[in-house]
Amino acid sequence: MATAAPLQAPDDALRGAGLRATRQRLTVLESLRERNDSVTAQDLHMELRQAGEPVGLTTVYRTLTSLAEAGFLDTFNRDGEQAFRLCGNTHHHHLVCETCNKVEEIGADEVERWVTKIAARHGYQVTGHRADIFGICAGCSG
Amino acid sequence: MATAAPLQAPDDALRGAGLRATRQRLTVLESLRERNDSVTAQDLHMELRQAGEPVGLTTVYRTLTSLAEAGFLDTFNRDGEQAFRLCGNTHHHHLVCETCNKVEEIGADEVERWVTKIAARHGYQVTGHRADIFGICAGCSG
DNA sequence: GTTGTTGCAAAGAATTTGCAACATA
DNA sequence: TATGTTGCAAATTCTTTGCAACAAC
Repeated sequence: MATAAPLQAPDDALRGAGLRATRQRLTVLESLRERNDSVTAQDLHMELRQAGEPVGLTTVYRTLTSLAEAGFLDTFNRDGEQAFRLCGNTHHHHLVCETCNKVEEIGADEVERWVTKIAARHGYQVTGHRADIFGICAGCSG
Repeated sequence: MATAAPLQAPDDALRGAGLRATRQRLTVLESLRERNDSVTAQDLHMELRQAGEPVGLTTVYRTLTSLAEAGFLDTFNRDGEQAFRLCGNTHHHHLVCETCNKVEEIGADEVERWVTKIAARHGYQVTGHRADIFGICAGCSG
């Protein structure tokens, strides 16, 4: 995984990913910063168009993919679609609301310990892990 | 989630899912039973064709989807494709080899406890969770 | 100015659907 | 026999690629 340092300047992530700071990429990045839910390329493209800041679908895909590869975005899978979300720190897990798609990051030392233990027991060399909780957040459950 | 009881007879899963026991479905099910890795609809379709037990791609999709909805299959996401794997018990987690795609099921009481605790702390009503470990198995790391 | 980026149009790939022929219970 | 199932062909949807115009450094 890449060195995804906390983001301060608006284009830190772009620098980190070795990408030029274009209007389109900054737009995508700003939109990601303003939300606390995950979003698909298709939805983001539509939103930006409606917001009068159009960015080509191709470019949205390319930007999201690049940022995700550089470790600045987390990716989820919603049905057949890939959803992305900006993440500040390198390692965490998620608490996802299935109604509003809000995503909260949660620390999980307990999970880390569990992962290490299980992998060792089965003779696996760990390359990664994933631990997400799905539910209905307080706001959505009324 | 459906009542995915342990499977004994070859067509228990089909019964459980309310599906008729057709040659195609039995073929798909048998193939799933014989493997310990996860498989995509496309790959499974190709394999069956090459094995001289052809099943239409559409049918493979429909069968896998039905079985997964009934809780007899777990689904993963490999790149843009959905991969499936037969699972015998209702609740477990996975240890996945990224080289050979082998999947081992692992119990995880520790994870269950962690899930409950975190969700409660954030005011979430839990609908599900996922905890998978990815790595290289002993055989593949050689 | 050089090199990376954009976005349209087109291609590619996974998955779903309509429907007539067919198999199961 | 009644109803569920199959699978082809076609349609949908998500994603990627070719390429010429363009923008960042």
